[in-house]
Amino acid sequence: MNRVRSRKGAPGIVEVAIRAGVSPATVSRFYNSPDKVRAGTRLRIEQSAKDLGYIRDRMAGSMHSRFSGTIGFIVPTLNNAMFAELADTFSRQLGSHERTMLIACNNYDLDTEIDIVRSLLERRIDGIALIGHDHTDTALHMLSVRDIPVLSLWNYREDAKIPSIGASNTQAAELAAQHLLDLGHKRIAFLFSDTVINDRSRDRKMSALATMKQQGVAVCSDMILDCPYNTGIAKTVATSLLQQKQPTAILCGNDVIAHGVLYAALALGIKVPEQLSVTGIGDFANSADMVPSLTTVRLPAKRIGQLAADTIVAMSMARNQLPTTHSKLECNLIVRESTGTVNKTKQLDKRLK
Amino acid sequence: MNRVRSRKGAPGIVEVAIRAGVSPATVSRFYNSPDKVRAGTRLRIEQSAKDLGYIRDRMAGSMHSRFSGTIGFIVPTLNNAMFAELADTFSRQLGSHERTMLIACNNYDLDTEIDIVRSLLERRIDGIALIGHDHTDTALHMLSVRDIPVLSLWNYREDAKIPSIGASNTQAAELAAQHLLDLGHKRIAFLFSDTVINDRSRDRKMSALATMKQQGVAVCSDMILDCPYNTGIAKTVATSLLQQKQPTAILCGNDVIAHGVLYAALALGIKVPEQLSVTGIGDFANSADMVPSLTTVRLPAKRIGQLAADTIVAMSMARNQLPTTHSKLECNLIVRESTGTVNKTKQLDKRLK
DNA sequence: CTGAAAGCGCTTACAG
DNA sequence: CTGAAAGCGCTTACAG
Repeated sequence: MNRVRSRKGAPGIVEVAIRAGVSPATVSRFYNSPDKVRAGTRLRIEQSAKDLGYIRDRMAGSMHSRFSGTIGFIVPTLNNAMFAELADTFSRQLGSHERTMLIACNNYDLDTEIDIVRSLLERRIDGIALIGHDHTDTALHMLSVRDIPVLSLWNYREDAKIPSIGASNTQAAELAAQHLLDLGHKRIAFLFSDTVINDRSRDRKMSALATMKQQGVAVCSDMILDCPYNTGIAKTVATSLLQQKQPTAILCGNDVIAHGVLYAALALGIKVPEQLSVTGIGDFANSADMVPSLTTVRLPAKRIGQLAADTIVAMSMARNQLPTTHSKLECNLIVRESTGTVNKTKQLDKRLK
Repeated sequence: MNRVRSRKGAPGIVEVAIRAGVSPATVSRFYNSPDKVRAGTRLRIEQSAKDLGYIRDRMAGSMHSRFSGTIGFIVPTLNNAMFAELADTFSRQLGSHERTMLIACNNYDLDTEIDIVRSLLERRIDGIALIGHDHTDTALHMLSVRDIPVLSLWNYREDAKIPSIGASNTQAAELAAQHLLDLGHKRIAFLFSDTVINDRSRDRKMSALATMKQQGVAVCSDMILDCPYNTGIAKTVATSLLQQKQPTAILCGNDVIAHGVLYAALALGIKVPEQLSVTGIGDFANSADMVPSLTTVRLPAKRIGQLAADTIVAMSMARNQLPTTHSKLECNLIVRESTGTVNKTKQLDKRLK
């Protein structure tokens, strides 16, 4: 026989059964519902499996059992400390439930996401986690037809259409904005990343500007700038901004942008917080240790990742019998050295002479 | 029938075949060897699949075909910009080969790694990529028995036992060390992360110290410190070091540590590079934009990730008929503002008075 | 180029 | 508590 063998040399459930002197069905029960197997039989099967170095074939098993033990996760990119941390925690916590994570990056592109969803469905995932709320009907429909549980992570919204776990990005930006207002700032500049493809960024920007309006602080449109999540580009954008305008504070869409702003200020010799206050959102790894350290809003990545893993596993087992999850985790303002009262910024104009 | 159905509502290959007026075997051929199907038949099948929203079940398919289309990847953690970037690129490139990445973190623990390998094998991976060269025989044996191709990423070594793609961490540290020596530094301190569980760190440390010895520069043992890959801890360690000793340069095991050292110097009022030179390894996202910018050794994460994806896919298809891969990708010294000649450091002692 | 049939490695009612 | 048998959704020689 020239037939291609898939598990060349590796023993299957039949070999384990023969060696243990039981039927394959009993070996299967040993793994899937051990309480239905007598203790003595269990021991023999365990030893037999160990002797042979048996490893289950979950793919074969999943053809009957409906569960593959695999959970999908789609992130925009892993090249983002927050998503990397989230994926790390999510994956670990899934491991504690005997699940494995199948991950893919959509690169902030919803057409790519459709292809990825298809590819994940081809691999029989038991559930899927997505970032944020911007998804195509096509992708969502493919999942709902197959009854695959979907969980939206990261951004909490009251009006979410799918179950979600996250912090409110609206609240996060409001905390940052209110902090700057409390310090007396009125000439505030805003740096946000693309709000078209990113609902987190959109919520943050809307919220920051709404807070300004609410408190009667006018915002000039040329103080609102676009900036990708890239420290180098943020530094360039901020350098140009600081040379042309005289903001007393800059509210940044996330910490990566804020880092760039701090470096720009440092390079220009603008003192933070005496001449300029800077806030971020996210509380990335470096932010606490920079000099000056960054005032920011902490987003609970670890807690989201853990809770998400627990939740998606529960959803996959209960299917539709679970109440819909909408968990809002708290975010906190972390006041550090990069913000101060506006009084300290009197010297600002001097540097321009 | 109360039987649990796995793909409730979703059409299978049989439905597609019926609608297209062909046999299931022909639909299967359409996907797996389209050239064996007549063009007209292809069109009808394609339309039928589209109409029904058919999605293949690769798990069922893999029972025969030996291929699951899934590649495993085990990293120590994703909470590391280099591994996150590597995973991101690897995953994307696998996507272009119609493969999906199954990723898990071993948290720098080799026992955990064994469990992960088992879990990945249960899911029928076509190949697996690991970080570095420190792996248990148990894990490697489970893979070799099943003939699963293994590829070691990140750290190139001549004496590698398994196929590998990476940069030489020995060379990386040598470049950094030689650069400091060329600038005239002799009082050099070293900060490296745990070398027991991390062959990259081990190679870097050995190499840096060997370079010193080669050039006849003595290194006092209290100038060699342990430090995890954590900017905050690095800052603390460096602060204490700088207050007690007077190194003219600090060679750091990676950029994360170097960032902490730069912040420590900044907080202490020590001028870089005038009073202190600092080097990193890795060229992380922030390093080019910091003030002062960091001199470091760039490791080609993107190229490793891409080449790794191409290679593991080729290996999985060719099995043992491929020559063993040992690709050494170049790393480059990037000289920036954080290093300078030792002459500039004359003022060093002043600050201690 | 296409179809009928066997079978991949498991799991699950069913019957004991 | 255990076994024999059917079957999960596909793929693959084999035969036409």
